[in-house]
Amino acid sequence: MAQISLTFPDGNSRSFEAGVTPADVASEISKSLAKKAISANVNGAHWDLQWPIVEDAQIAINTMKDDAPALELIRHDLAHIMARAVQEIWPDVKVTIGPVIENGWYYDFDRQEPFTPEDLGEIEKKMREIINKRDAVRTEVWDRDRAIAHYEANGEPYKVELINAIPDDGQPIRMYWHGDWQDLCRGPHLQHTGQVPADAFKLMRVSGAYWRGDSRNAQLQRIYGVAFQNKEDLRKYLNFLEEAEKRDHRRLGREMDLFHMQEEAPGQVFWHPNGWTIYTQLQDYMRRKQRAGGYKEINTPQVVDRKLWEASGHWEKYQHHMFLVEVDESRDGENDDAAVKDKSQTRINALKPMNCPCHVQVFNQGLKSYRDLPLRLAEFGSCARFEPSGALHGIMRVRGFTQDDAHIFCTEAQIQEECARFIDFLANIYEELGFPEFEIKFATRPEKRVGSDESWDYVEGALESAIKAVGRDYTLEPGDGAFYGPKLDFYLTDAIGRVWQCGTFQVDPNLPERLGATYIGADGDKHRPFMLHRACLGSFERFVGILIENWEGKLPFWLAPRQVVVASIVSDADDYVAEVVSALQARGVRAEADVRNEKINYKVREHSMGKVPVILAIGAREVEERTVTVRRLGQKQTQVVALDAILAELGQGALPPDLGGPGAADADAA
RNA sequence: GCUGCUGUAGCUCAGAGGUAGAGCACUCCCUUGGUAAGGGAGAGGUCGAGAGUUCAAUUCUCUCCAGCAGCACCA
Repeated sequence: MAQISLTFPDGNSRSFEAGVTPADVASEISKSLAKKAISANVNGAHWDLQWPIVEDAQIAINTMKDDAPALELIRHDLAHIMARAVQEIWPDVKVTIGPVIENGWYYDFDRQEPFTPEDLGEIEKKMREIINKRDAVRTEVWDRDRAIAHYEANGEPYKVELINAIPDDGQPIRMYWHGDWQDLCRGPHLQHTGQVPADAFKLMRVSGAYWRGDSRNAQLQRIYGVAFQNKEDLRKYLNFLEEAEKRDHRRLGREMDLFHMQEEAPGQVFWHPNGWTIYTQLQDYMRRKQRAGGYKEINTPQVVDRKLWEASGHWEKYQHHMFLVEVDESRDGENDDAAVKDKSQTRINALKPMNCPCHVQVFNQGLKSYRDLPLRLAEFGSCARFEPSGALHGIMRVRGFTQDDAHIFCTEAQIQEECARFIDFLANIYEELGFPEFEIKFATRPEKRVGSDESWDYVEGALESAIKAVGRDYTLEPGDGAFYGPKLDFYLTDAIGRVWQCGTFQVDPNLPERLGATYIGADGDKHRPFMLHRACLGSFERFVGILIENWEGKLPFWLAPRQVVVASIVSDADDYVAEVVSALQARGVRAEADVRNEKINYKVREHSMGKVPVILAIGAREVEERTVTVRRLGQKQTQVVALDAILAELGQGALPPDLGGPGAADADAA
């Protein structure tokens, strides 16, 4: 038998017979390591303890102390254990695939009857039984025909399909057994089921999923589980979910009386005064920033004839996402009966799903000179998209929304500078809005694309240089660009670590081409401008949702819909309360009085739950001394302050961050 | 759009083949109370919409609408 040399993490090497397994290696090192071992890293690959090693290699034996392999194995083995449990309970259920995902795993099953929440409990119980059996995990390599024959005989058509999809390039078809239960799997797996912590996983939910992720295929039932190394980590994760639930903007939107939605207008928002205050504050802020940033604000039509959408290419590709409006030009207002409609007079319009074609129309009016470039046209563009019903989600994913949209018309040579400018612009806004951390994803040329390679080289180079020029990092997403140009997507991180894609920057030579945009160059000839699509917040609707969830409704003072409630303790204070409220309002503070016949406890409770940042309580003493007692949201202690002082402080605190207010960074100081 | 679940008072939810209940909120009265619910009384519902079964449907069946979770989608 040939000898191979294995090198350990400490740098020592030892000679073994070729075909030795990591399990053998671990046993030679020590009995306890053999017992604790879960897998190995062999030349960087995650290696099952049972797989033979046939050539010289770097090897490290993993134990549960190695977090990444441990979690992967725990979750992967649980996927198998769950599938086994399901088939033990319902032998006629067909198994498909069960990968590891973030925080856990899922497994897709084909079963006639739906799994119920009670079933999940039963499956979990069975899984714990299997874990406690400490059944050995065993693996073998089979040849293709044997594997197919096996699954055909067992009535597992999905597995047959999976095997047929494995390219016949000599890669092994591997079987795994957890006890007697067998599954096709590339591994690796643990030594035995008892290595899985029995108290650190939970089945979360069951839902539909398509076979191979394709909506034309059979719908399967997917069971999701989460799993960790120990009970404590599971608890932390479940707490995180609870935390996210507490922040749900749909719930806070109702509790804070911000907006509502109703079935006559699915996917569209009815903004209430409180919510609209947040929205307009944000919009006013963006308007000031854009003005300062060299943008010119425009506004374009909502209902636009299909001719424009045909020219832009949207009619062909995105018609099913557009709200269509049929207009009968022959209507005279006297006779609106549909029966008299003259078809030849009917025009089809679409509600605009995006603003860019309209912006090109603005650009196209009059001759543009190279001296006009870069021309930055911004619009708070109200768009309507017919999103699939299942995609709708509160105010985050809607059918009617307003983008903080802008299109920069420029020359190729100006792209880099515009890109760098934009990243700085956006970084400053995110910072002021309380999101100092964001990530850039750089999506480059896809396989199917238009334009020459030289042009792609140039434009991608320009974006990359721009990111470097402003001193930022990025993650490359090769092949994820649009068919006409590369793009940057900007992802911000919220207070509980969730990541939201908001900003975007997209280079587009295509639409100017399609819509015939030109400018006169220094040479006197017509040239085609580039168009840069860009947004910072994305949509105001969604961004307000993100703000609500990020701050758990406790918005920074300048954004809080109701900033101050002045609450009377005794009715003798009512006049002074009114005076304080007026004085605050005169300083631009959104203040209201609460002189209801209720105890101060009641008022404090109600406004605290309503997330009002500042409550000023006024009793006989404050009237006497011309002071107020300040109670800030989230703090129990109160503070007596002279009226003039609090007016000055709150007046200053109410200013948006770009106008000298304290901003998001030190919202608590407001 | 697909699969599953859900839809009863403003909100959170209970309930049953014989046209409905709680808590909170709301209105009125008493209470003037010092920092997270003072007391009492009252009003409030076409039980998501339509059709079917039935002597009788809000309850059972079907269709539709909307919401929730996931999938697919997000130009």
